[in-house]
Amino acid sequence: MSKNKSLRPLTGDELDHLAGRFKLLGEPMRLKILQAVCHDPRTVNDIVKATGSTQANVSKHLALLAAGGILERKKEGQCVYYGLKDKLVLRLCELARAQVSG
Amino acid sequence: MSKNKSLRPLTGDELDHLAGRFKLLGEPMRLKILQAVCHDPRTVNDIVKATGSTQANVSKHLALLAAGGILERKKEGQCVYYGLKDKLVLRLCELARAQVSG
DNA sequence: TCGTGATATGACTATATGCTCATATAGAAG
DNA sequence: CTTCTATATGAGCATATAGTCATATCACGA
Repeated sequence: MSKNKSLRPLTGDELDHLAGRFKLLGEPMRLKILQAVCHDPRTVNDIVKATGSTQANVSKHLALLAAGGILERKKEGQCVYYGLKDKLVLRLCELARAQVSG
Repeated sequence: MSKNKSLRPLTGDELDHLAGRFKLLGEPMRLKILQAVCHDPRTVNDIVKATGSTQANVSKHLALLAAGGILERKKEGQCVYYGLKDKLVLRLCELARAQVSG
């Protein structure tokens, strides 16, 4: 069934949902964040350092990624760990990189 | 190698490029267009009818998708056919739909 | 309780972009 | 040449959103 190389008709809602998922991955800073957490969950501060962005900005992107079901939020003491919720995202990135552009 | 479930460090340019690719797919109207052309190449007018959008709007989205290497432009007489350049896009959509949200 | 470190959030700005309307270009038919 | 069809494109508007700055919240330790 996943052999069927065509987009079966999707409802408007399904299109919105799918587009929303892609839109989440359509920002370099968010991909950078995914890179930072792809091995193990990291604290916000770690991610801030890894990305070189500001705490506020990272926090907002993390909230979006978590709301979109891509990251998982786990509070531990006064730290918050964000980790990949669904490793399939990494497959998506690999696939997207494999396209055309080389 | 594609078993390696991690994002190997990507340069800023690579991140931009990858994000750009996802951003192209992050619009419902563009996904709708991909649906319209996923079997065979279609003329702009066909796509306009299939999507229910305006000719100008569709034409611009088509230009973006073609510039991004997702669609292929082929002029034939006074008609222009747009078709999938890389069927992997469909795999991407399948994968993205398979995630979390079910 | 007070202070400190970690995270989240609201206000704001700047920019990007989806959409529309009008118009331009191109080719075919008369 | 004129007209009609097909496609592309520029101007302008409206909205979304990434980023910053300041501040709020929350957990912990002294």
